[in-house]
Amino acid sequence: MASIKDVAAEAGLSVATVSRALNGHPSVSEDARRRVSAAVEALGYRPNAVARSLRTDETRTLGLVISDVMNPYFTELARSVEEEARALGYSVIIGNADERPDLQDHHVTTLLDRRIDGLLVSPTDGGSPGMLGAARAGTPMVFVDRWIPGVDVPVVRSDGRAAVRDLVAHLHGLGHRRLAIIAGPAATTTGRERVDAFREALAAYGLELPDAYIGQGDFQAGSGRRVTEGFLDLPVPPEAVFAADNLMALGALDAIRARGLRVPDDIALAAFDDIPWFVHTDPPVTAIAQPTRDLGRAAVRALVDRIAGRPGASVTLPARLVVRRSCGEPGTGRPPSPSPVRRSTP
Amino acid sequence: MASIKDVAAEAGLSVATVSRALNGHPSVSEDARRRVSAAVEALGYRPNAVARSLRTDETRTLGLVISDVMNPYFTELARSVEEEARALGYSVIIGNADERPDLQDHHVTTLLDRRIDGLLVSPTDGGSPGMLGAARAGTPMVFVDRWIPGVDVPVVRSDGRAAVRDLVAHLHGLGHRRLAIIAGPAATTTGRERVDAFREALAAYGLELPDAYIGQGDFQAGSGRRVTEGFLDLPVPPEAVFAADNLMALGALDAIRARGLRVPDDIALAAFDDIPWFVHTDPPVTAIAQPTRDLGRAAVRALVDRIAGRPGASVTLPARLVVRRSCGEPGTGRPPSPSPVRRSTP
DNA sequence: CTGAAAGCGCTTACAG
DNA sequence: CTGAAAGCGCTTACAG
Repeated sequence: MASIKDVAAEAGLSVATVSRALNGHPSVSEDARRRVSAAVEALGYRPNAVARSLRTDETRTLGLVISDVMNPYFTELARSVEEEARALGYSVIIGNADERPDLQDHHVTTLLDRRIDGLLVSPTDGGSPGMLGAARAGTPMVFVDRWIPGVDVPVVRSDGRAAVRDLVAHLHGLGHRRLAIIAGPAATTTGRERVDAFREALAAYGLELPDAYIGQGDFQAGSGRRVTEGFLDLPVPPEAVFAADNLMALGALDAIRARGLRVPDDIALAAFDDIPWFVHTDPPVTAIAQPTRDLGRAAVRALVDRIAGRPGASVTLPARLVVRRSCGEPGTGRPPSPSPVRRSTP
Repeated sequence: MASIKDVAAEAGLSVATVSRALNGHPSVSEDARRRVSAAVEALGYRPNAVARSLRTDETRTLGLVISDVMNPYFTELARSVEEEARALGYSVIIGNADERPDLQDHHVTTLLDRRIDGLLVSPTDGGSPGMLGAARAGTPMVFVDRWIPGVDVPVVRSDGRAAVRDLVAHLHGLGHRRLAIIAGPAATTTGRERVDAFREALAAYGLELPDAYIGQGDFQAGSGRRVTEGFLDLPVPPEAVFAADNLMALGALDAIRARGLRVPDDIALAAFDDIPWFVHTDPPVTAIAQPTRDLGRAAVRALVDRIAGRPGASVTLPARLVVRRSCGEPGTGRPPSPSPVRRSTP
């Protein structure tokens, strides 16, 4: 591949002048500029970003470590991050932690070794060594969606508290009293917050959230299935299940369907995170929608601020409830089917 | 950040010896090795991958340019690619072309500038200048899913021909005769092949595929919606619609629902690409499933072969039909008429 | 406006 | 087994 030296030779100029011409430096004659362009064209020259990075100590690359690419919420986040980054002249490298701290650390380390300019992360847990190390090492960093308490890094996330209250009001209005939650990992902020918000909202109606109605999931479909099976096996199963993310809702749907039960007749279902498919599931799923695009944008802006030495603002955006049919037909004041009794399993 | 020079100073050794120790070179004394480890530990040293790449002329990074990250098929492909690459000691940088040739070129160029070792691409069109340039420039490259005829690069893809035949047999068996397709862009191989396969399969039953029943989509949801509306506006609308990917099927579902029509009673629907949500849509969608994970793995292996100077094999894996309920109830021999019995099991 | 030179952090023949 | 030195492809003070 042609190097800047080849271009210099072809143009009959020094490497320094070619470099200046290439970078739009003002003090380059029109003539030199033209000769450089011609040489570049003739040789099909493309600057070597690796060499440039070594010299300038910046890669114009952002790292994004998310917990699960297969989760449409994170996919959309990643897309929005890439768009905003591109607009600002950055590339982004995505690392998929798959909800595993060890994999997360692997990606953080790899990214740091590649000298990315800044790191965007949605931590899988309360702080793996690699993560904490990165934060301490002073790499510009911002948390998106999830964060680690006590680590001094801007956080860009959405607050679902009000939406969860709306959801509980909705469920209560439909006559549901025994409400359960499929929680995310307690090691994550979102895992804890959604349970807390749910519990608080229930308390406002004098309702309890018994331990048996808190199922421990891991934000992935399989756990949603297992937890839901557990709920259905209870002597007194819940009337409504709130899945703390869309994948666990998918798992819940699997479990419910496998038992030959129907939503919302036999059991109501709601999910955190809204996705296009929820409009078309049987039945359409009531969900809490995050302003995902805005989150991605804000996160990149905060990170770029930090990279530039500016403070980098934390941002919290509200989530909102999207009512569909999976909790019962609105307006009836009661769950659709008169007797939400557990059916015998086929 | 500590550099190798700092480590050398700390260990009381030359930079050369430190480098050798770090890279597991055999001719390093046990003593030197220990001192290097201690110094690395003390300084929290991590090798600078940028510098190493400049020197060794390899980045241990693969580029993956896909047409749409938001498409679950490509997300799964990306995930599988990253897993296999990681197992082989490579990182991967994903570029999202969003079905836009210009964006695709942007990513190809950026990736090449970063001197990735090899490029995996699912071309958005028949060959944008950047793509063709990359292929000519001799960067190790392999096509996944889609390819460009005439470009001498290994192709890893799945063949849906047999599955499409099975689908048509299924539709025909259910009594459907007026079959339509929402096609992908004619500029893509998959866009063309799926139409061709569909037409051929119809021909085997003496059925035609009139132009009015070929809707031009772009593999994204919006186009599925528009095309389906067009179909429904026809004086004689089709009895069954085959969407050439899952996103266009989503759009079709949107359009059908917006008209207050029902699947499969009013119109049957099938899709290319199977995704977990298809089990839970209303009704569950009959789809053609690709061996996505295997495709990703095979693509990485072929690419790594090329990087190593080996030939790099093209691979074609069969897709298979997964029958669900969106084309009608099997066994009735007719599209499920007036009162389709609601099943509780998939 | 231009060029010679230093240097970014590594690796690797070459000598010893 | 170890070290001095060259060099990967750039950018950028420093001189002119």
